[in-house]
Amino acid sequence: MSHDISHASLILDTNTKQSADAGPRKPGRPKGGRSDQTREIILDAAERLFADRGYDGTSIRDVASGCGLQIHSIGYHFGPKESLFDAVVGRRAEIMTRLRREALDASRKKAGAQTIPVRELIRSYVGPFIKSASHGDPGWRNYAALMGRLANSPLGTEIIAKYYDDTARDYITELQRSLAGAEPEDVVEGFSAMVAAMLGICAATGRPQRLSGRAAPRTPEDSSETLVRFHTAGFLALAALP
Amino acid sequence: MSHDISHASLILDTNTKQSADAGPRKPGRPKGGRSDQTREIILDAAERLFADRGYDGTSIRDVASGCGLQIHSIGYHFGPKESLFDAVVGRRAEIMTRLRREALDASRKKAGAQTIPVRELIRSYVGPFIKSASHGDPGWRNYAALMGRLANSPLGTEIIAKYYDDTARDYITELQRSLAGAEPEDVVEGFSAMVAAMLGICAATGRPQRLSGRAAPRTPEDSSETLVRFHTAGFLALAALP
DNA sequence: ATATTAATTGTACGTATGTATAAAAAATGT
DNA sequence: ACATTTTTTATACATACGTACAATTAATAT
Repeated sequence: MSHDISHASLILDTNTKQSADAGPRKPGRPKGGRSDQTREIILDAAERLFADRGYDGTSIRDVASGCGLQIHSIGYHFGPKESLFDAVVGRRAEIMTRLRREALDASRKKAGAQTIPVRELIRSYVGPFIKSASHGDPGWRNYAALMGRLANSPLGTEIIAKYYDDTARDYITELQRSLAGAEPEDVVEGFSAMVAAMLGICAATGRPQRLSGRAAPRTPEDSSETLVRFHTAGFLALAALP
Repeated sequence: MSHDISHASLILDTNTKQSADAGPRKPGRPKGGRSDQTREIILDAAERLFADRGYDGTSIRDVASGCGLQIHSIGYHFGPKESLFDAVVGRRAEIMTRLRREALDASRKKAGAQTIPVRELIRSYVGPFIKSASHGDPGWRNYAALMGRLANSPLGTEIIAKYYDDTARDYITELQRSLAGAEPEDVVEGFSAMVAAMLGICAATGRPQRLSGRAAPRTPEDSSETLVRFHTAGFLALAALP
């Protein structure tokens, strides 16, 4: 129940969050405009718990005790549970979307009148996600696991549509352009397969490790190039005549 | 809450399950050794609900009212909630595993001293699942959706390991044999990607339809050949020298 | 100084949950 | 015919849930 809140105590001082060395927090308005930081800490705890236990498996009480706050503080900052969930997903979704759009724009500029190489499209979609999920920050790791968990659930599909479908459609359009010989619907199929694989890797369930009998797990980063190679070939096969 | 129980009333008569035309059921031992059929009906309802709402989102009361039984009947037949869940997953897992092992054995026999074609291995692993998920029976459809939902969750990983890892390892071994040039770990990666895509298709979230702007959803069966082509090329690319 | 606002604690409420116990009734065995 | 077993209904319990309300304290504004 009470996981590490060390990063919280590193950022905030006595009267804002429960730190290891200070006593229990007292009520009252904390120094400075700390509301934003408190919100971030709540989101971090919720993100971790939603990833570990799922939406229905996580209670608001879990979130509160997970970041050393009282129950009502969560509702005070985020309203009902679904809004908190939306905020968790949306926070990093906007960052991820920005990274992808920047990469896509750069590729478009570089390609000019030509089509963008398929491998480059795959890399620029999958790369930012896998890099974020494997580069230190436990927040991003939890987020990636959460997205994997959400992928095939109704609630997840709904919120993924809200935050990710627009950019996905842009990538699909570009893939269809680069794969002129392929059926457009097959390209969508391939894109879905690619996303599913990406999420499966970042969910870090340990299954690949178990299936291969390896001692240590492969990091998502190690898997990245294999994934790109695998899916590039898959897409190109869709364009080739059957 | 109260979904269709039509298939239940078709199979059983008055005093066994609540049918549309009969009054509320009375306590007492029903005619014939109906326990097995009651168990099946409970599993069907639980399967549908677990698929729709997830493990934590489904209560035992939901399952009971979903098949017209009292709460305690569920516990009577299956014990605690986790055991019910295990029974739901295990029931069709054993069927699926048998289908795959038969297909693999046939391929081995046919190949003799040769290696089995990659395409054939993919078809024989993915085919039975996709066929079951798209061939009429709503039970199998719910099951497939449930497996997709489970894929990246801790509880799901655990139970999938229990019922599916052994056969998965056999397929991976065979794939590694057929892809002599590939890194064994890359083959595991490709296998994981393939399974993720298979589950994503059968979860039927509607996302591919939304991303392509199609009016009607593609059935899993339609997607099957595309999936096989896509992943066959992916695997072969892992064997080719970089 | 004083009033106002922001952010928190503490408590409470109605409902839902998993599980257990008791009772009842129909089928089966002798 | 009667006792036993099986399967169900009915009820109960302790706990956990999401949300709401009231009280409290600190920072800010006037």
